[in-house]
Amino acid sequence: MKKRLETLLHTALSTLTSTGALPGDLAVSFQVEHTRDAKHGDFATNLAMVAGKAARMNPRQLAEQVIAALPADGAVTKIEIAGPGFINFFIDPQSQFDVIRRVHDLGAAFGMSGVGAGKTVQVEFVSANPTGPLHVGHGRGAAYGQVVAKLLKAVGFEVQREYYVNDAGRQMDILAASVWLRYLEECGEHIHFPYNGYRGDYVRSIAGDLLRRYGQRYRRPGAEVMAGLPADEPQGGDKEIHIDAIVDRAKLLLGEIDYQTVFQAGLENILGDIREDLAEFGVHYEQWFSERSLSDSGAVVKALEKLDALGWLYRKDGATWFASTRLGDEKDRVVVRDNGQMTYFASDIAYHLNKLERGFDRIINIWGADHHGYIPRVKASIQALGADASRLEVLLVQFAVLYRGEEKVQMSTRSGEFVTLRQLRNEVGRDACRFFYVMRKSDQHMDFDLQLATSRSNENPVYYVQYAHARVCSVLRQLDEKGWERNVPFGMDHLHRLVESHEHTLVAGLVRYPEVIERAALQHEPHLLVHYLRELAQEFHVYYNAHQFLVEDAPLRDARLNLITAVKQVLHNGLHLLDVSAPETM
RNA sequence: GCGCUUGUAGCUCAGCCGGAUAGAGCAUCGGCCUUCUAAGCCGAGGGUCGCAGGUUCGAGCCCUGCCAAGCGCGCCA
Repeated sequence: MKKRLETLLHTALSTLTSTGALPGDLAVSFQVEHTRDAKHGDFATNLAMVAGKAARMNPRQLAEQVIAALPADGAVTKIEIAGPGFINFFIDPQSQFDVIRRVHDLGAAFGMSGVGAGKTVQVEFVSANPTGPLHVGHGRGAAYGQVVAKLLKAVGFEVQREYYVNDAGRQMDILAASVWLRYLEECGEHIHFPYNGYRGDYVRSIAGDLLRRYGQRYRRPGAEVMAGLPADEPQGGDKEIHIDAIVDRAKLLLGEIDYQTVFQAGLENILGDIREDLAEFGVHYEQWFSERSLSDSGAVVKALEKLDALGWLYRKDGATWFASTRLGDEKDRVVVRDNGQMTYFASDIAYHLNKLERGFDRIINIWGADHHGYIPRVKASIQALGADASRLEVLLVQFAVLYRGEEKVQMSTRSGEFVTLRQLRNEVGRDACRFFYVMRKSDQHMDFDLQLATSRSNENPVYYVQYAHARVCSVLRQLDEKGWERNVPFGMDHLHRLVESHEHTLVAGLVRYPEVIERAALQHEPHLLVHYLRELAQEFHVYYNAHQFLVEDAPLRDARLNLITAVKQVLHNGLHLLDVSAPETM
């Protein structure tokens, strides 16, 4: 209907320009929107006010001319000029009822569209370092990324979800060393566990597995391990220097092969846990992309060579730099350190080059908001490689500040004091978790109150929507118990019996659903869907309290049942996009 | 110090890329279950949209300054 009105208005505009009433070069972008207040009709447009300025005409006068030039449409019952020059359209409610048939016909497909058809998009999200279990911060990115991917799919994009596994680099070495030290402790060696090591219980558990599987094969004398190491932080030293020395010592004493075994044990164990955790959370990927595969295949070197050939690299202070300032970055960035090691950024350049070469029309990275300073250099690298940087879109997810009631929960991966995603899921349940995470705009700070999220009371908004769905199901069960037959086509023939304002409101709500999906998808804003579902559920609850559905009058009864089953279907479709269940009973 | 983001009801947040009287949930107060599930509904109170200017028919939204908060400013990842 919205699009129909837009077309009508465009026709009116071109009529007016062809008759010379309006200047021909008039370029206006007007909007047709749903009104907030029923007094203003069903739809309103700001056309006359927008065009009035350009045409140097009084908006209300222009509005009159537009209305006069407007082609007739049976569904429009009344047109009014209001306020400073709004044109308000009143729509015949009966003409909207077709949506009930469409919902029944399309079922789960209602709300999908083809705006993204033929385009491919990759969504990379979570991509947490496999150095420990996912915590509640990762959960928000996981829920957000999953829903963004599903929304894009719903509007026709071909979507590929990807997790970038940082299975190389210093942090992974520190994990390997931490596992080994815990293993040595299990063996009975006396060692000093580094301040900067990974202290979580999961590290001990991996060490225990290692011991059970391989016995004492990797045992080395504790004294030998600790001999001559630079002091750790609590002893007045530097924790970073200390931990690096431990890593070197581990590599030395274990040798390449054994070190790799310990390293792999840590990586596989944690990555396996992450995969399982995400799967249980309803988050799935088409691809797990290994960072190490990039360096192993020489892709990183190749990417740097390409940049060099294009004149973007230079050498200074023994390091190799990328001249990103020439493309808007704050400062140039090192890609190869003076010790010959590639930086993380070098891998990232190769990774994004790889993504571009895979041919996606659009690439979406979902990052924690603390990485926002990283965007200019990645975009610069894409541009430097001759690609269009606008193909990459970086969506930021603000880390949730965790509270337990009034008290702020401090988190640190290394200290092991963090609330894991798994703990949260177990406490709150998957539905509430997923709903809660995407309820708020993702790039906004969010206070995540664990007490609230874990409450099974009506404070938890997910129940409100689910309850509306369950209520429809319950009505259908009551129908059976009364031994009444339901005739869907018969009900469709009597939709004109739906004359209550509650019914018209609900129908208008159904009409909006596809628009909401499209907007939520294209703007990557799942919270719009959440808000919509709450509104639709509310309109249903209001209707439920105001009118009886299971009435003696069969035509009216079947018409109402068709309406509420359409509502049920839309609630189901929306919840499904959020990966929240739509229960039949509660 | 510089950059990015944010500031809306007691709390948590929306506000459809400049529109009509700024909304919702929770919390508070008062009503509604012999009738399809009360995890629901109806009603009430609650606001200087951080502050001050500016742009125009019109600003919570755009511009400038100030105040406050978060994040980022490594040859870390």
